[in-house]
Formats: sequence, C-alpha cells, structure tokens
Amino acid sequence: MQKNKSEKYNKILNSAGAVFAEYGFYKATISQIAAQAGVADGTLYLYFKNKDDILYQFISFKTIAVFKEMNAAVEKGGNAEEKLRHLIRCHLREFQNDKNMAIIFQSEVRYLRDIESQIKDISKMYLDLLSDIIEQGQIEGSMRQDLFVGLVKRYILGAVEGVISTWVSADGRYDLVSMADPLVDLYLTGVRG
Amino acid sequence: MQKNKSEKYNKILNSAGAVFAEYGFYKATISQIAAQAGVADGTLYLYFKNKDDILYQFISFKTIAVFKEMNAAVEKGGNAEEKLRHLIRCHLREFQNDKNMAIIFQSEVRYLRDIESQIKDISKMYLDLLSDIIEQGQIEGSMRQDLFVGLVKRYILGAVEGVISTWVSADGRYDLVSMADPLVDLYLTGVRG
DNA sequence: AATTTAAATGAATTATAATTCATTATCTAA
DNA sequence: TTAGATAATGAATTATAATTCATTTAAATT
Repeated sequence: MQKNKSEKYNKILNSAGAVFAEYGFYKATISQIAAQAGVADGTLYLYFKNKDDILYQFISFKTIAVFKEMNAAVEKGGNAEEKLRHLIRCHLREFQNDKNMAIIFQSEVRYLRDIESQIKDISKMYLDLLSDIIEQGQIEGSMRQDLFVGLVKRYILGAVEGVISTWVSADGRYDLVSMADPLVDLYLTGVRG
Repeated sequence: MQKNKSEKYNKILNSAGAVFAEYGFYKATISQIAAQAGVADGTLYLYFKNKDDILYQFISFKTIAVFKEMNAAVEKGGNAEEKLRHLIRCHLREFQNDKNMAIIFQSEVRYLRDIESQIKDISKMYLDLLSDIIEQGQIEGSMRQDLFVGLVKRYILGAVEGVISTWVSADGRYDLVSMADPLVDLYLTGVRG
C-alpha cells in the first residue's frame, strides 16, 4: 500500500464511490470497482487495506471536504438567519454536486464501526454549528427564547436530509439548491396561516 | 415452506428483526437468526424462501401494521392541526414500541428492489396523508395558502425521521413520544422570535 | 543497455455463509 | 400402538467474492 495519494488512488476512490452508490457497499464487488477504475483486482490492495478501508477512506475524505465548506459558508453570514441560509444552501449544493456521496452518506452509514463514529462526529459538528446559530439567534432576538435547542437542531438537520433523500429518489432530476430558501422559511415561520 | 403463519414463523420473524437490527442485514447470518429463534438453520427454509425473503416479510408485515395505525390515528382528529398531532404521536409511539423495526426501517431500506418499492409505497402513503392534512389546513385557514405542499410534506416526514434516528442513536434512552407536541409546534410556528 | 527496483496483474487460494437434503424426531389417526 | 405423514435437524454442499502472491511489465538508475 502506498503512502502518497497518487492519481491511481483517486481514480479507485472515485470508481468505488460510483459503484457503492449504484449497488450499495455489500453488493458492490472488488472486481466491479477495479473494472470501473481500469485496473486489476489485485491493484486495489496496493492502495487500500481491504474493501472496508475503501469505504472508510471515501467517507473520511468527503467528510473533511464537506465540513470545511460548511464552516466557511457559516462564516459568511452575519446574523443567525444569514448563517442558517448559508449553511443550508451549502449543504444542498455540496450534495447536489456529488450525488454518489449523497447516496453513500444516506445509506452506508451503519456498516463499519469506524465509519459510524466518523459519521457521528460530522453529525455532531453539524449539530454544533446549528446550536451556535440558534443561540446567536436567541441573543439577537430573532429566534424564540423558549426553543428546545436539542430538538430544533435535529429537526433542522432531519428536514434537510429528508429533502436530499427525496431528491436522490427522484434521481437528482430537479435543482436541489433552490429548495434552500423555502426550506429555511419553513424553519423560521412554520406553516401556520 | 408452510402456508399458514404459525407460531414458529412469527418466532423466526421476530428473531430476525432483532438480529437484523443489531448487525444489519448483511452481517446478520442465518445461523444467528436460527439460534436466536431456537431452531436449526434448515428450519428457516421451511418458512422462508431465503434470507432476502425474511427481510421482505418482516418489512411487509410491519409496514401494513404501522400504516393501519397511522390511518386510524389521523381519523381521530377533527381539524388539520389535530390530525397532524395524532399522526406524529402515532408515528413516534409505534417506532418507540418497536425499536428493531425503527432501526431496520432506517437502515435496510435500499437493499432489495422489492423492499425499496414497498418502502416507496409506504412513504408515498404517508406523504399522501400529509398532503391531505395540509390541504385541509389551507381550506380551514389554519395553514398558509402559499405553502409549497410538495416541500412541506417532505420536510415534516424528514424531521420526524431525524428525531427518531437521534433516538435510536441514543439507544432509545428517552421518551420519544413526548417529542411529538414540541415537534408539531415547530412545524406550525417555526423558530422565529 | 543492462540491472535493479517498483508497480501491476489476474489466476489460484481462502474464507464465509447461504442453501440443501438425507436422516431423525414428532405428530396424527386408524 | 403403530404406520404413515409431517416437521425439524445440522452436517455436507455450493456459491460467491475477498484476498493473496508468483509472475510479468514498466520505470528508474548506473
């Protein structure tokens, strides 16, 4: 197994992403991934410990990249509402731009203990971002004082994920990012007439 | 394979639910399920076509039962808000009462084509229930006219699922049903101060 | 250009677990 | 009580696919 992230390493990782997304981790085979990457089966083992490791590396890599984007997005907003809009837009944009990642995050989360804790980490970081935003909103007076923050943040994340999940089911046939503002409006003002 | 749903059939199905929930469909083995049910491996094949069929039957059975409950719950409410509260309470109650089902619905959804379409069906039925409620709310004037119903219903379902998912991650250590009213309040009035 | 080193190959091996089925146990009814 | 029918067993078989590694190919070095 090599140390530096060569071109071939990335080729394999991307191919794996495509194959995992299409067939799911368990039904995907090493041979499929190798074929997709245009290398021999054995070659995968020069770059990765085993099949699990491929998924692990894939998720690690994507997690770090996405989270960096999200942090930057939040920074761009001044008040709580702006920050929330930037975060949700960024979330939808990143997932729209990488459907394989969206599918894999959605469905392969529970299989490897390592990954599970990784995902818990990113989920926690995300929820912490939301906590900060909500608390800022409460200080600014733009969000209610009586909110149960623990519930609100899960509710916000759940709803975004639901919207992404629907988009994936629809095979990514519509623009996901344009859902951001209507979604945030729902968070803010609810459905009541 | 037997026709009538004997006691043993149910024993195996429940055991499978427990094992699938703990290990995931792919890591779960026939031997584990058989051991859990207190029968020999071969016995499973007297009651089910194969491993896939066990998951399929499990989800079918649960889906029908839960959906029946949800329909009944909605019927109990008069106006849209009541119906929504009953639905969400029922949803949380049913999943809280059957954690294995909650885990399996959450994570095994994408593996069998048959199941996928089954799940799409129940998800569609659920979303239709929500559509009806929202439309009724708009007629009553208790919900805004300008709502994008397609988004709102996914948003509601996503948020409930998110809350359930968090509860599962926390190993079911708190009362899920008590989240229903705060959750509905968020749907209705949002977070704005 | 020859030699050494590194990378890649893919057929053979290994591991795992689903499924089968010959055998055994249990039940039913005459 | 026993013959026949039905149900259950679990070791042997089969299927699948991950992983290895002896061999080949390519790259680097002198």
